[in-house]
Amino acid sequence: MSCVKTLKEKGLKLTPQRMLIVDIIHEARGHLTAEEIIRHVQAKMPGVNKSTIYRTLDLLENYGCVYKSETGEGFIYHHSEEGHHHHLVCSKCGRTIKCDEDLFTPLKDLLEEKYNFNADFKHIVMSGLCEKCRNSN
Amino acid sequence: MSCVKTLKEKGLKLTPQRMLIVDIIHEARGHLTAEEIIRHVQAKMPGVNKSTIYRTLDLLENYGCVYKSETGEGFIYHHSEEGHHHHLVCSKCGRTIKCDEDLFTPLKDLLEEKYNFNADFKHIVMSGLCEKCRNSN
DNA sequence: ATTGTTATTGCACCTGGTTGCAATTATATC
DNA sequence: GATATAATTGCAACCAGGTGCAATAACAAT
Repeated sequence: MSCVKTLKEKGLKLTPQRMLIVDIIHEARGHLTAEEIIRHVQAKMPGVNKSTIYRTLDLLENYGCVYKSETGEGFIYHHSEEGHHHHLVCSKCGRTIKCDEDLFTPLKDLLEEKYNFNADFKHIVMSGLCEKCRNSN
Repeated sequence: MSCVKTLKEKGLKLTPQRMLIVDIIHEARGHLTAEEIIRHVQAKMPGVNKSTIYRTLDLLENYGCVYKSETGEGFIYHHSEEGHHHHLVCSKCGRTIKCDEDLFTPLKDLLEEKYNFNADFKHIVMSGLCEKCRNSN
């Protein structure tokens, strides 16, 4: 549970709300939507305000404990121990596919080379059609 | 002004609000944020409701008259006559760089091949650091 | 255990974007 | 030009996410 250690080292307070949020993200393998996190938190600790939750998530992201990605309709979060990877999200059925990070490096290099642009390729979410959905039309 | 023709063909009504919005997008070379469009519309026609504007933009997008992309903080729109291309947006200075569509085709092919995923590579907005900003830290 | 300091919480309110619905208006037909 | 009808508007309310601020609570020092 390195998150707690990180928070402590930075002189941040280990409040019950914060610990609970860290726990939830830690226990979930894979990613959680903001909505899911809010639901889980409030199930265990009814009074917690959503702004507390959003602030905690931002904080954890800033200290590298979680990764935050946007899907086009909201945000998803996953524990940094899951490692860097991207997601392919089917716009029809909503299915998500984990996708290897390396696939994006040639493009990253190309953008460097052609535009001198240092593209931020952490946690990309690509939408499109998955195998099943493209065959069923 | 093919937009108007398209709307007419589909049996849609050419209301003054709609015409104004079409005009504004047509006259702007390059892209406009939702905010800019709302400001321009309401400058020329004060009463127009934002929901009318958003609905018209969605409509125009559905009929292929404009492209809508999300930047991570809101949406941008551009006339389809500008053609397909992507944008590189500097997360520091906000500068946007037009970027050729072809750069993404190898990645698209790779996602097809490895994951059977038909990625939707219309109008991508990539964030990162532009040349100037990466040199000035 | 009490106190002081400072981070954190909850609250109330704001933002951009979206939606259901009743009132309005563009167009087709006469 | 008047009328019918279906699309469109404006409204009011809603949603996710974010923010300023006063009240609260975690931790450190005594």
